[in-house]
Amino acid sequence: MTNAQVARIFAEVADILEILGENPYRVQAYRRAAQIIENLTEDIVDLARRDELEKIPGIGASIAQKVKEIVATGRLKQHEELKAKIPPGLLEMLQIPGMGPKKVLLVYKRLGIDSVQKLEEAAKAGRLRGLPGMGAKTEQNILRGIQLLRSTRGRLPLGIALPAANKIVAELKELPQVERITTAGSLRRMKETIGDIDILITSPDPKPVMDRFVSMPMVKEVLAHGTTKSSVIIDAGTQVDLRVVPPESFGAAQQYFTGSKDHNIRLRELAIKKGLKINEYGVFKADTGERLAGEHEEEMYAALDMPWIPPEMRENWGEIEAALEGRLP
DNA sequence: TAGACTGCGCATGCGG
DNA sequence: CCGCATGCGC
DNA sequence: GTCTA
Repeated sequence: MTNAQVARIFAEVADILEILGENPYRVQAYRRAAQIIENLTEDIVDLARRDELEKIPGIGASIAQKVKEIVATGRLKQHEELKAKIPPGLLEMLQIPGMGPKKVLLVYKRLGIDSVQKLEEAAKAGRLRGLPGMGAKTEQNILRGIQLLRSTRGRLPLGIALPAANKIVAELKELPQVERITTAGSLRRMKETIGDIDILITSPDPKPVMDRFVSMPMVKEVLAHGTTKSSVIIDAGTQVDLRVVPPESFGAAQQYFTGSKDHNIRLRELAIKKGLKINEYGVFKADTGERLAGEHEEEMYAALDMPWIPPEMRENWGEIEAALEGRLP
């Protein structure tokens, strides 16, 4: 039994519970556990044998018990029982961008649709419109989502993503309406593979920038086109998000969207302990709301009494403690 | 052992 | 036509 | 479901 196999079981449990309308935080707990187990460097079977599962943050008594069951028997009773409650095709449908648990359950209950195949046929035949909350537009979006699911590959190697991102940044830089511009996310952290490309800008007049962004030649699909946020899929099959942020929050947004998520959570906790509040808009005093930082990323860390941490190190592997003690390499 | 767990922008449909 | 609620995604 | 106060 590998970590990936165990992770997959919990991920499926999360998906099924979500379709069944369970408490979202419970769903999130399973999903997070799956993620944690998948990214574990140690063998989950060893950890189970040594009874050290609960030492892992995010794994509590309940999940630890279930991991033991999986390791011992090769399966999870709860998982089998849940699987019996819904057709397997519903989980596939959940993978379609734009199809969430509510829509999946809606089309299943009302039309008996239990596979991506059937969903596609129904959408093409115009049988989805008329369902509450669904019109012709939603139908088209679902068809587009199915195409997207079929064409979209997994995470993109940095070697492919970086040149693509650089090209987009270079193109946007040409526009006079673009003031500051940066990448964020796993790309900026230089991870080996990246899930999507995040770009942040400040601009006094975002509309032309957004218009140019969604009409770049490499753009395959436009998922959203607003004045502060737009999302597209480029030919490499990767999603690119462009966000316009206020100049005084640029550093905060850069910090926030660069992540990692775990790094940000640790920073937030630290901020709270210092009587501060940190979010994508800046660092603020918790009591008065006075703004302490936000325009530049370096100030964000300075406001927490620590040196700027290079993006590559922001993984919550001890870099925050190191920074606080001034022993950052 | 009770309460928190981010909260906001976009797209869409609904209802006034 | 416009404001509001909902679903979705992050 | 997990964590914290």
